[in-house]
Amino acid sequence: MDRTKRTDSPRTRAGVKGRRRGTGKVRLTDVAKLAGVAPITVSRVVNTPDRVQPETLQRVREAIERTGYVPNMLAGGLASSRTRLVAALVPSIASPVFQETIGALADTLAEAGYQLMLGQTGYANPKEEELLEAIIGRRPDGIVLAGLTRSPNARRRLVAAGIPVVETWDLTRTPIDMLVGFSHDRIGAGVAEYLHGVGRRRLAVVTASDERARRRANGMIEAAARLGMGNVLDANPPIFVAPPPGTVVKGRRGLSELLARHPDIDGIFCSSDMLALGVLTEARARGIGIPEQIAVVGYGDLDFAADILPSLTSVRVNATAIGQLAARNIIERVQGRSVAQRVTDVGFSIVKRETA
Amino acid sequence: MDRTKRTDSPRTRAGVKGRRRGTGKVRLTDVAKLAGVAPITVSRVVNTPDRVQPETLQRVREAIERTGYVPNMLAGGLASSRTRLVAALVPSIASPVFQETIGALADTLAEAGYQLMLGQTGYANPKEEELLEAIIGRRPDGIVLAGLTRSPNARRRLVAAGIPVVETWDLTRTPIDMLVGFSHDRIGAGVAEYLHGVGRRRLAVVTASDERARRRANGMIEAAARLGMGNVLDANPPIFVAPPPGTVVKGRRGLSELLARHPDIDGIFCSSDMLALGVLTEARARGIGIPEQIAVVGYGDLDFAADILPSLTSVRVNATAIGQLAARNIIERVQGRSVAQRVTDVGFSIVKRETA
DNA sequence: ATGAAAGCGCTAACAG
DNA sequence: CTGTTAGCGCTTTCAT
Repeated sequence: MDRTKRTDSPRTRAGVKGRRRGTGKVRLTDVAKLAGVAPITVSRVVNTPDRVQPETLQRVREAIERTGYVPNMLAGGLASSRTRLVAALVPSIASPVFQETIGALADTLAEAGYQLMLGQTGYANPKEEELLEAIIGRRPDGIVLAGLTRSPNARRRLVAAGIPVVETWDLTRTPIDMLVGFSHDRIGAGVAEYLHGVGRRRLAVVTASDERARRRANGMIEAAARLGMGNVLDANPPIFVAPPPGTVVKGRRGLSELLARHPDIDGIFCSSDMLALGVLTEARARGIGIPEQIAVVGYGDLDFAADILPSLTSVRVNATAIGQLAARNIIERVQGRSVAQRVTDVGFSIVKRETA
Repeated sequence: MDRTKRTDSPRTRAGVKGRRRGTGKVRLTDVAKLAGVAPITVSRVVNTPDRVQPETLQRVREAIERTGYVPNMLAGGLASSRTRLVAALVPSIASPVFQETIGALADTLAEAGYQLMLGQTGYANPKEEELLEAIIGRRPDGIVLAGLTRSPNARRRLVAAGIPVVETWDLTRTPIDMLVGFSHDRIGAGVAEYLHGVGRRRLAVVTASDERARRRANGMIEAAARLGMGNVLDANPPIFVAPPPGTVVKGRRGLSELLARHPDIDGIFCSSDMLALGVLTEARARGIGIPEQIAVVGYGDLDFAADILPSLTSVRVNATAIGQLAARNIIERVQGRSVAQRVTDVGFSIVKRETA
C-alpha cells in the first residue's frame, strides 16, 4: 500500500486512525486545494513566481492571502538542502567592534532573503566547538566567523560540513575558505609609524588581552623598536593589559599605572576607543595635556571619537564593508557563482584628529 | 509498493535510478547500521540518553564519534515540531541598549540547548511584517520582541502562529502573550521628581525620536508640570529631538540649541548616555559647570557612566535580567510548564553620581 | 528497553 | 507552464 494520504480538512487529519497529527497549521496542500492547483504550483508561486502564469499566480496568491499561509522553511530546507539561513559566530554580542559588521551582515542577508543566526562564543572559546555543532546541525547556507579559527577541531568540522565559511576581521595565509579582513600587525606598525611621524619617541600601549588586540600591540612594539624607539623593549615594558572588553575605567587605570612606571611616555596606542576615552579622562583628571604631553590613538573609530574633547585620533576599519562582503561572498557561493576573490583585505586608515 | 528504500552506502545512494540524491552526509541510519541498532535508538541516544541501556548507549556513541555524525535539526524539527530555536527582533543590533539583553538571552538559551536567531527591524519598522513572516516560517519555539508590537497585523500573525512571544523593554496592559519590561512613563516621572528633589526647577530634554525615548520624555514633562515646573509647557518647549541612535554629536547639538532658546535651564534629561556624554562635552566646551549650572541625567547606565568626568547620573535598567527572564519564560512554556508570571516589571533605578 | 511503520511539509526530478 | 512521484532525515505512535 502507498503512503497513507491524509484527508483534506484539519479535522479529519487529526482523526486518521490515531496516527500522527499535524500541527494544525495551514499547509501548502491546503492552499493548493483552495486554488485548485497542484502543490508544486503553490511552491513555485512562493519561490519562483516568474515560472507561473500570471493568472494562476493571482489565484494562488489569493488563496495564500485567504488562508494566511506561511511556508514552513524547515520542510523546504530539508527538501531542498537550502535553508536561507546564515550563521555568525562572535566572541560577544556586546562588543561594539563587531556590531556594525553584524548589522551590515544582517541587512545585506535580509535583502537577499536570508536570515541571520547568531552565536556567542565568549572571548575564551571553551564553548566554540559545542556551539559549532549546534550551528552545523541547522545546516546554514553559510557561516561567518568573527576572527580566525584557531581550534584544528573546529576547522575540521567546518570543512567536513561543506558549508561556505567566511572568516573576518583578520588575515591569514591559511583561511578555511573565504576571508574578509585586515592585518592587525600592520595596524600596530602603522600606528607606531604615525606617532613617530608626529615626533613621538617614547610609546606605550593600553590594550585588552584578546588575541587580536595583542597582535596590534605587538605590531606596534616591533615597529617602534625598528624605528629606534627602544623604550618599548624595557625590561619593564610600557604596556598595560586588561581583560576584554575595553572600558573607560580600564583606560583610566591603564594611564595611571603606565605613568607610575614610565612618567616620560609621550604617545599611547589604545586597543579600543573606550580605553582611549578612559586615558583621556584620566589625563584630564591629572591635568596632563593631550596631545601636548601625550598623544593618544584609539582603535575602532566609534562615533564618539570625532566629537569628544579633545577629538580622538583613531584607527578606522570599514566594518560595514566587512559585513556586506561576507554576506555577498556567501550568497554568491550559494547561488553557484564563483566568488570574485576568496581573500579580501579591506585595509584600515588612521583618522587624524586632535589627540595625535 | 512501499516507499523506495535507499541502499546503504553513499555511493549506492547517489545511483538509485537517477532519483534524488542525498546530501552525501552521515545520517542517523548510517550510524544505526554501524552500531547495529534501529534508527530510533540512535535518535534516543541523542535526545533522551537515559532511556537507553548503558551498553547500547556506548556502542552508538562510538559509532557517532567514528562517523562524525551531526544530527540534522531541520529534519528533527520538522518531525517533532520543536526547533530549539528562539528568534529575537530588535530595532538595531548596533543599539547598545539591547546588546546586554540579547547577550544574556543568547547565553541563557544556549545553556538550555537553544539557539538564537536575530532579526533587525530598523527603527522605522517598515520591514517588520516581512521579517516576521520569514521568522515564523522557521517555526521558532519562541519569539522575543524588543519593545511592544504596534502593528495589529503583526499581532494577528503572531497570535495565529501560536508561538510563545515575549515582549520586552516596555509595559502594557494588553501584551500579546508574555512581557518582561518596565514603564518608560514612570522613568520620565522618576527623573523629574529626582531633579526636582535636588532643587532644579527649569528642566529640559534631549531625546532620540524613537517611541520609547519619547515616552520617557513625555513622562518627565508631565511630571514636571505637575510639580509646578511650568517651563516645560512653554509654547517653545525646552526639548531637543534627534533621530536614533543617540550620539555624542547629537547631544552636543542638543545642548547648543536648548541654550540658544532657553539659556536659563538647570536640568536636562537625556534619552541615552551617549547623548548625555555629548551634553557634558558641549558644556565643557562652553565652560558651563555641571552640575552647578545644569544637572544632567542619562539613561542606560552604560559602563562609561561611572568613570567619566564628571561621573554621570543615569537611569539603570537591569538589561541582563530582562534577557534571562525572557529566555526562561519561553523555555518554561515550551516544556509545558506554566509560566510563573506572564507580566514582569523589572523596574528601574536612578544611579546617583556627580552630574545630578 | 528497543523496534517497525508512518508520517512531518516541502521540493527535486522527471514527464507531459 | 503544470503535474506526478519519490524522497529530504528525522521522530511520533504503537507494538513487542
